[in-house]
Amino acid sequence: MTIHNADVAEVFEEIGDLLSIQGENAFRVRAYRRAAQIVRSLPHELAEMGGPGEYAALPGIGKDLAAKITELVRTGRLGALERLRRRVPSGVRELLSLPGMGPVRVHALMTKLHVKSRDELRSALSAGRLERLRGFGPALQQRLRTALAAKAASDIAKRLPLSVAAQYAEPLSRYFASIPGVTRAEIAGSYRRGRDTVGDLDVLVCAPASVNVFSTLQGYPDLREMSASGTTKAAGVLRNGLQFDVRVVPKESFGAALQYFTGSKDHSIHLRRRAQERGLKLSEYGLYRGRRRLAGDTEEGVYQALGLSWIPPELREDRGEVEASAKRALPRLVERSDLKGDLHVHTDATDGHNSLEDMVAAARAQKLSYMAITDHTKYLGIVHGLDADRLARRCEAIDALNEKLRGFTVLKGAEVDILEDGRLALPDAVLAKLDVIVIAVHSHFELPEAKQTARVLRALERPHVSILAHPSGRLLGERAPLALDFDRLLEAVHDRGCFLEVNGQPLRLDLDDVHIKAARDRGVLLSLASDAHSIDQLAYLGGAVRQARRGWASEEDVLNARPLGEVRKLLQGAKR
DNA sequence: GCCGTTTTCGGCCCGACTGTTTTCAGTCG
Repeated sequence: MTIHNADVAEVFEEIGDLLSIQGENAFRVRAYRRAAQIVRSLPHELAEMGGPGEYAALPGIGKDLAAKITELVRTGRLGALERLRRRVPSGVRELLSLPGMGPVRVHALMTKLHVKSRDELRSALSAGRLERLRGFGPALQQRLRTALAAKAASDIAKRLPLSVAAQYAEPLSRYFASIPGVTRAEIAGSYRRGRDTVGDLDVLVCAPASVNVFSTLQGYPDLREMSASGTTKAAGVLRNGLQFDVRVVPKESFGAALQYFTGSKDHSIHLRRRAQERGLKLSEYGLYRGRRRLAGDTEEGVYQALGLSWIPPELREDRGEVEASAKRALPRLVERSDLKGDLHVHTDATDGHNSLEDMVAAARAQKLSYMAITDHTKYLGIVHGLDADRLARRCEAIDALNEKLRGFTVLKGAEVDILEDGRLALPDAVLAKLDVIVIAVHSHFELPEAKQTARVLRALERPHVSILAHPSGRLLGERAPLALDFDRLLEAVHDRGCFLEVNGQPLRLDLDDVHIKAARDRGVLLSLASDAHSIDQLAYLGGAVRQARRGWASEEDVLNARPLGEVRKLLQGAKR
């Protein structure tokens, strides 16, 4: 059995939970949870690294955790976890996820009432057995009843794709901004960091203490319920199930609060530790030496006072950005305005909604100077896919259009399916006539890793192939990523002189941030693509840019940030 | 359990809110 990083991370999460329930030192618990985070953001499989020495070189992994990783990778099991599981029954862990339930109360339930699962908690509640338990008052009992009922109805809050969350986030932010006395309202949190999915909304409101920001919140149309409300802090749930937290801060604290509320948690902790090392204290109210405030009205000021350059929100995951910022070694992240073209676009020749001419006009309006038309080729799944003849006629049409265009060039391309065995859906002779061959998996998503990897590697071996589109094949919330050996894939793409796509479709956002960074570190250029199927969808380039920024990509890392002449040369290099 | 310009022990981010308790522990972000 191959142990993946996600498996190791899950083991560390579980150990953290079980230790906390046993009343273990909170910092030991945090070390395990932190390790889970670290392992999850590794671009390479632990199983393929050099062993304990290399593990322990990772920041946050010491001798003990390195040994545990080694045991897991070698045997697929971990003795320490099995011993813990014997002491804490399996159902107890899920009690931790109930509201108001932390390690102390879960421990009390387990030892004093022998409650070991959600079901047993439900019975204990109705039997009134919690009445005599210290720390479980009537209000908490009611919260637990509500939560247990919701869980039963499987109404569990999930992370939403960023694009879906945006539909609720933007109106909410406008609502707060419109309140008299409020000078500014921002959605912070993972939304501001541009994560591909959002678990809740963190809203930061700037207003003087005299303004009662929450007086009309009850009447907000998207509101389902309020769960907490103080003078500076409120929380609730929107109609779509999305949780939100609001904090109100005065002007002089806005920068510090924006930093704190944007997170990530690990990034903020890193900053606060850095402050502490300098004899300072950082909180959402500002950066202080004793009682004297050194910074706080702007984020820039806070970072600067800590000896750092401002760090773009997309990088704030504690993956080395603080260290890089201290050394003034952060990349200048790619921006939408750096893009000069789009190398993955569809038209109504297949499943797109607009004509070639309309797509060109829209691309020009988006300040692009070139675009590759990459309609689908014929295969089982797409009825209207192009065969060799139709593709040839399409090329003639593009040639004719290019004759007329000034200051814009259409590249001839195709999105070619990778068949189950790794062959491509069109013969090499047909592909040879095109400028851009985008290849992609659109079927047989469930192949085991060895087969899936071999399949894609075989496709990359074909001559004329340029770009691997939406490499993981994932659809947020709908389809898991393909089982692929990404290290081998990256090696092949690099050796072959090909490129990896960052697809900006809202449910794809594929590659993900971790793999973008790995590609960048390996020197593989990225194609930031809209995969537009209509003129409106050219805006998805923005999503690709945001995703690329999360992977530390700068203009130099992006194929389509280069002028057409250079792109042509690079594409030619991928042919052979 | 990790870590080191306060180094091999003794720290480990910081504050708001809730509920239960009568001054604060626990949870949460």
